[in-house]
Amino acid sequence: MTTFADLGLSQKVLSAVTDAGYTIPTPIQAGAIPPALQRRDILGIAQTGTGKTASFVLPMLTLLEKGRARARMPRTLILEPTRELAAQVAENFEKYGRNHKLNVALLIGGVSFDEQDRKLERGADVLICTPGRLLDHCERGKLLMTGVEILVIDEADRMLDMGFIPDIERIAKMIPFTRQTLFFSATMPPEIQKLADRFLQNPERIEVAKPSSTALTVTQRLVACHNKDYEKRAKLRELIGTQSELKNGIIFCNRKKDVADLYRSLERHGFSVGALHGDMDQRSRTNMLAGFKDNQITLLVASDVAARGLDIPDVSHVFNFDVPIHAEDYVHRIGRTGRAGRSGAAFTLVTRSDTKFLDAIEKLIGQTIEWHDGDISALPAPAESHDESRGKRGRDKGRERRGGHKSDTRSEYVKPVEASVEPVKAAEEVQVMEAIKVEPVATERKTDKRRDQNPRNNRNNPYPANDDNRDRRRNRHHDHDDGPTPVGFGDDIPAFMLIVAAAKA
DNA sequence: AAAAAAC
Repeated sequence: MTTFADLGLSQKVLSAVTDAGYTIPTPIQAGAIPPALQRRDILGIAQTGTGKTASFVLPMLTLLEKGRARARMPRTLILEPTRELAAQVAENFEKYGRNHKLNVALLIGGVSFDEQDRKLERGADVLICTPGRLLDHCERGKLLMTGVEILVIDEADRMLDMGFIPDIERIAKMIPFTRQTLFFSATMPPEIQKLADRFLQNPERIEVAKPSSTALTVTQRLVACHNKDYEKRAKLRELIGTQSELKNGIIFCNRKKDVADLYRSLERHGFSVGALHGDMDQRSRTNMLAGFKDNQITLLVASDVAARGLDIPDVSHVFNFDVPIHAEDYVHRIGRTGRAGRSGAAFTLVTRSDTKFLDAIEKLIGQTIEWHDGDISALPAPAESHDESRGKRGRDKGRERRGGHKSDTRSEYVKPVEASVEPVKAAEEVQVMEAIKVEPVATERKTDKRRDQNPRNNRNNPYPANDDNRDRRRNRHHDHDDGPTPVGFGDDIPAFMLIVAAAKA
């Protein structure tokens, strides 16, 4: 059997790998590391969770042992689609590079340039970047790409989805043709193949798992639900309550606003919860993810920023609060659980209007997903005018045939209004929603005496930093509207508020 | 019907 010792890695790297507790490489590592060490180009087709990151980090560390970095001339460059993934790769360099004295610089947006500039000035052996911030540094003339020996393009298919390919091409043009290129993608659509053909020279191709396969260790279930947000939230809470095996879970929403709303709702209902989406300030993003990884937070409400690649080893549950619009996202989302051979559970709330997306998902994964407790036809017909379907018992005939077993979660819909506690909860939820509507960040800033009393406001603001853009615009038009300097945040003043405050000074 | 990424 192949071990890490057989792959040609240096002693320093091997000992770090051993210390981390690994002896047997994953297939992508066994396939990619030897040719990478021989300076071959690599085309790696692998999902995240296959050990892909180590398959380029380990050979890079070995190769970097020869030579030294010069100021502003990085020796290697890794491109990642999201800030979290970039940070995760940086952690891998720390972990496996503990016997090396390498300068690793993480160049991502949302944080200050100062420290990044300092690291570049010192000379970086490894540059780990999101494309926007890298180009920003280049334009500021802080960076010479002519010394880059190894270029890693990670998650290429996702870069394509996100429209990063032109940026990637600009960056690649600045790097000498003699470089070694390691190119990874979970899938190989024609555009990606074309890109790979242009970027790679005679690559070693390693394909490890069929794209769009879902781990067998993940139990997948569908949960029929009405389309109203408060009903979905009630259903989700109920579902969470029945999961005795739940250690922690990620709850995916399609929209950033819904991430913020659901986060607040769950928090109000006493859940240990965090939020993660791309319009939150970077500090909150980092804190929330760290809290979830440390088990300080049980539930993480997230947008698809967390769907791919995030390596959180022990997630027991994934909940799709919304059915993802793109079927591949389903595969990526539920791939956050059932990792490393562990078992996992994935529940997807499905409303009537989601059925076409659901069909696409089942087609993609090549299997039908079981309903958790009665399929979508078990729900009453949608109300024509107002949501009074609960009262319209005449419509409920179709459900009777499936009714009747224990602790039936559908009972809340079957029972007449007066026999169920659910409508009371629902009414309360409406108030929660109203509360959300009348409490946008901008309003809170002006009446921020209340902030002090609300511990939620002291850290980890899950509200879109977009709102600050709106604030800034608004402030431009109403110059008289110069509210007080933000108070009550302690050391955790969101970055955007500092910008507003600075603009005034 | 969305999200992600630079200021």
